[in-house]
Amino acid sequence: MDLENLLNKEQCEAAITVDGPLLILAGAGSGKTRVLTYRIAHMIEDLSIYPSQILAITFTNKAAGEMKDRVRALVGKVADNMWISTFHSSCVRILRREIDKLGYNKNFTIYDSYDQKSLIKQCMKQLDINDKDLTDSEILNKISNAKNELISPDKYKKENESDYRMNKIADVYLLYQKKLKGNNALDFDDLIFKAVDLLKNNKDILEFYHSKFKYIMVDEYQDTNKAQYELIKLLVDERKNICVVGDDDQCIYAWRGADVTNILDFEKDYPKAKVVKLEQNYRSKGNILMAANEVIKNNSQRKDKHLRTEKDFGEKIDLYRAFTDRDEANFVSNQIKTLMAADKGYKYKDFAILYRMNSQSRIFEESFRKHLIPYRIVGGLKFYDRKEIKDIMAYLKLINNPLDDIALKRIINVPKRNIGDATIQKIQEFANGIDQCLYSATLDVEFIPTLTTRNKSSISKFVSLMNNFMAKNEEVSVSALIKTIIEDTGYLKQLENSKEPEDESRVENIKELVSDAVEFERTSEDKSLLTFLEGVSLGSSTDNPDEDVDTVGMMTVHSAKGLEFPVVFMVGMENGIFPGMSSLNNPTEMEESRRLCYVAITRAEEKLYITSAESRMVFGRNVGYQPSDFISEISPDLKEIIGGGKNRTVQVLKRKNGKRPPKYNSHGLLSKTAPQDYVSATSQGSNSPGQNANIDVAMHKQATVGRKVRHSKFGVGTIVSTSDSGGDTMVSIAFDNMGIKKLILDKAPLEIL
DNA sequence: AGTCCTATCATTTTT
DNA sequence: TGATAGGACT
Repeated sequence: MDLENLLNKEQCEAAITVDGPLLILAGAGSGKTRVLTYRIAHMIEDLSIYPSQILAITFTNKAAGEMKDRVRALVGKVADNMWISTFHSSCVRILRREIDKLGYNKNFTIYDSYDQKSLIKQCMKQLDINDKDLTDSEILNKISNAKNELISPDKYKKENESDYRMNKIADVYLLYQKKLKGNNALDFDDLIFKAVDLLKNNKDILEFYHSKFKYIMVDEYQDTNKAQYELIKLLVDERKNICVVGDDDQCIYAWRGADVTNILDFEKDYPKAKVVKLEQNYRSKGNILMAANEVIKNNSQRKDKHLRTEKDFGEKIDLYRAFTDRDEANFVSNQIKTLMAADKGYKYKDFAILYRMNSQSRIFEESFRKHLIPYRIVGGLKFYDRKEIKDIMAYLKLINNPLDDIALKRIINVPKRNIGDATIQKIQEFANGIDQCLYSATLDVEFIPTLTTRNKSSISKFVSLMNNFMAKNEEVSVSALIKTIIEDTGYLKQLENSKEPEDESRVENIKELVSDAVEFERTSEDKSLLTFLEGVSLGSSTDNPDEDVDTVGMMTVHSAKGLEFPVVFMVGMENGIFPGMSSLNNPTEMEESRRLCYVAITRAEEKLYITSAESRMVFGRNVGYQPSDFISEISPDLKEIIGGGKNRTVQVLKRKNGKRPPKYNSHGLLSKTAPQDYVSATSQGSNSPGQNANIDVAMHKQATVGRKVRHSKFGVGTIVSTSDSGGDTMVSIAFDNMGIKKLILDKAPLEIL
């Protein structure tokens, strides 16, 4: 294999380094998947390493699938003997073989976040926790964090004994874990946690995997959490043939437990590690790449890197400051229409709208529909998260694993069977008494004394239905089983008879589910219900809309990671949105936000737009945010203000505390005589004619939530709310150093920044 | 048991 | 603004 000609120098270096620990620092667009696939092909073809000895781990199914396809294209079918899979699938694969050693049954169910939430709620109810300041989602988060840190319930309890609140959370964690086991279920975090547990405490199993996997590769290593880190560390044996690939600048999941220090400290963990930096970018034009470099430079915690490109500078980055969010959306629509008409060969799928929050898509959807621009939303609510799909899936889960109380509770009264909460409660109590799952209890329904005859007959009907399904599962395919369920339960009929307009699409979705199952049966080797459920839970069933359709892509920056587009619009670039409110006073979050911004910029190949709006609707309130600080980190000669209304002039930033953004010339080098930077452009800008006419009016107009202000005594702060009190406008301001103060707008010595 | 109404509260989400 | 969860009512 002629790697020297197929890869650049650094890439080649990375691909041929097969023995010993290797860290590949792969900047955005530096062709890391190419390196990884050639590295594998080289191992198999040139070094005669058995594919079955190679383990390659990714985070997403998409990445795994892509890598598998590309390796297969190079080496052929032998690639199928390799493990190329996600962390979660790999762990499931290990656990399905051995989990009985941990006291679970091998057909365990995998709980998604909805299932987790219901289970948490159950636990809270049982423990009588209804404090207002202890929400289910907070507890769920804390438990998830604990698992990601490999902290067991017992350990968590011990560590938090002194803290009243935390102690309660620990109690929930204990009970939650007990219930999971009772339901023979694992949540996502458990998949990793339990695999680590298994390998750590069973020498023979660990040795088996040591002798199996001689070469291990991990993609997106910067996003690994403690548990994943530990898993890899366990799997790596004394040969230390571990290759990790990642980019610390693209770590955008720290809030979910990803720990950048895993990649930053790789050389400490594996002292003889070789480090290869891939800094040649093959994706973006020069201006875009320099802008990305300039932004990310402001982060302190990172490995020094500097992406370079051989492409020309390309066009400048266009900045647009809209009046309103609607205006912003229309600007984007018009820009797309103009570019499409310009005969540059653009297709709709060459454009992407990148935003911070899913809720921002709405206004673009409206505008696009009005302008007849076809679009697709990437991410957002997923097919398998739809209510009707989850209902049917719950039937399947219960059939596969009758211990799953969460599944049973979901569908025992769906469609309506006159089994209400009170009845379920009675069954639950009975089940608790005999230490059995709910389904067992329903089998003994005659012996539950608290139930009425009416109740009993409803439950009996449900039980015979379920028993029938379970028997059927032994004989027929998954798709046939689903058909039986929707027929026999009357689920389909109920939807078809419904007058609700959304039920029509629900019928469609259920049909889609059936064809998904048919597709599964056609393509999967193992056609069991268990495998089907696993595929759905782990999201390997191709849920995401085909990227090939010619539509404009709309997505959050997070879901854009790994993708690239000729033209990118970064929208809603305002302080308060991107970076978000909570990032503004938190340096760590600010850095993550900046990495996110870096990811967004580096998605663009040829043209980048950055837009913001003077005022927009956020949670039903009108707010006015300043343009994002990240925009000002890009030096002026890389960007250009376009359009933006007649009265708007550019206001030069006069910040007293806080450092000015560094300036670079067009070659990315520090410039000694940098021109003045644009930071905010506002229609009430101080350069507008007649601005002195009425300062009070200007003040009131500008004193909106999110504005930065300076108080003569309290210093700089941000307006967090406004209200009326006896004719005076009251503003609550969160001062950087003084906390939140409530002030009368007209009386307080305030200056809008 | 089921429906309808109001109070609450908001990032990001690879699995 | 909008989804959604819990309470009051039928």
